[in-house]
Amino acid sequence: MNFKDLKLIAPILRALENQNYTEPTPIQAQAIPPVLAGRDVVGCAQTGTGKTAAFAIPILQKLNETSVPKQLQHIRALILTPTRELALQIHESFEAYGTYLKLRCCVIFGGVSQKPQEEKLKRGVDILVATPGRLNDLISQGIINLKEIEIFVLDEADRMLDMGFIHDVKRVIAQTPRKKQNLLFSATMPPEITDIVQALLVDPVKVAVTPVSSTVDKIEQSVYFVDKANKRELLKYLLKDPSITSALVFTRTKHGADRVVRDLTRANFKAAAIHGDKSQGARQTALSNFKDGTIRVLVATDIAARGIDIDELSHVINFDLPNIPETYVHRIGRTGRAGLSGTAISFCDIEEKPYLMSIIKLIKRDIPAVTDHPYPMMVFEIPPKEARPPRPARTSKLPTQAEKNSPRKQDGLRNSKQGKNRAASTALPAEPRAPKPRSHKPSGKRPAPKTGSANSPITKNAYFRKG
DNA sequence: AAAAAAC
Repeated sequence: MNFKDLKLIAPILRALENQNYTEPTPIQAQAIPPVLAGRDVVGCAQTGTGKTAAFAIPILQKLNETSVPKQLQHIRALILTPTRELALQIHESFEAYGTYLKLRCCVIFGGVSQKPQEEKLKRGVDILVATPGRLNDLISQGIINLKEIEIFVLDEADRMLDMGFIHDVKRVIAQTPRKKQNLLFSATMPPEITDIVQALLVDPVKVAVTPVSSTVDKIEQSVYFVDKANKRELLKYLLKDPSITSALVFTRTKHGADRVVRDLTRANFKAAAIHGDKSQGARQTALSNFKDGTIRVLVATDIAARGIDIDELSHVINFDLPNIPETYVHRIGRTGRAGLSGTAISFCDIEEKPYLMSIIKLIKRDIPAVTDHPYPMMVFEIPPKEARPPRPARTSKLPTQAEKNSPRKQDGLRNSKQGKNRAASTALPAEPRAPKPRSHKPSGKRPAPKTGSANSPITKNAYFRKG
């Protein structure tokens, strides 16, 4: 199968050749003909499957077939997508495949000045790529009119369901004509999406899914059990390996991402963060520096979990595990693209074990654990339920017995003199960073204060603290 | 609970 077999016009084929694209991906082969034929299409596919080209190429070709007189100029195609970076990326694709066509493409999103976007729109635009917020803003200012669009694309529809989004999306759809060609792409098909498909699309062609598992199969995955407090050390330890040419590190929170970047920078690793609290300029700089290799590590929240295309990304590192198992699949799908190999490493602390379990269940395969690393997780020996002493009642502010015994209360495991003395007296004559197989008896949470036995006060109190 | 998205 070749793009030539898809009845594409010469200028598009030439543009594809420039990009060194000759063979359509499965989703392109399946979606391009029905889109060209004017059918509604629902595609269940993740990014990385070539989804953007699957709609961008036929949209360009269709719009190119008919021309609109200057006086009747209007927006003809709208692509709605959940993040600004994704909007930029889709816009780039349209520009690339449409190099030899006269169609004009424009991208709009928030966080940057409205003026240039406004001016570009006034000069006339055929294809508009947008995030929902700025689009609604410009519609209500009367700068954008969607009444005559011919093709509407809802990208990453399941993500659009997230809090607040679906409302914005419905407002946009309400501004579009009823009679138009609709394309909807979604990585998953929950009932809410099926409802939207029913309401919006007419007799849609369903494009078969590339099963999530087959994408996952190409990525070498592993998990490191590690205590929360040692995650940053473990990350720096792993990054010493030069075979990690580029790493996308995911954290659970925006602050967490900043903390990791600070720590890496102090240790002379070239790193930057990307998340929703960063200015748009900083976001774009971070991403382009990462893409061109100026920085080796990009630390991100789930803003980058989906869609972001980074060529030759060697490693995805889940510094924190996502609590929604599907997010794991999206995250690791940033690597192992375009036929290249990919590696996904996940850190799992004691609180994240349930998340790991649901991920394993979702991907229907085990994730091997790496045990010979310098920061193995402290193994808790949880006594059987009936053997557990009752939890101390907390009726007064006075410290309970458990708290009095708790090493954490006394030294915070960090910086008090008491803590250091204790460490000095009870620490094993340790090689604290030496690899320790997990099958051994419980080892210390940190290299310093550790005890030998599972029944030691530290272990017990650690258990009590967990409740 | 956190994340993204408009000023």
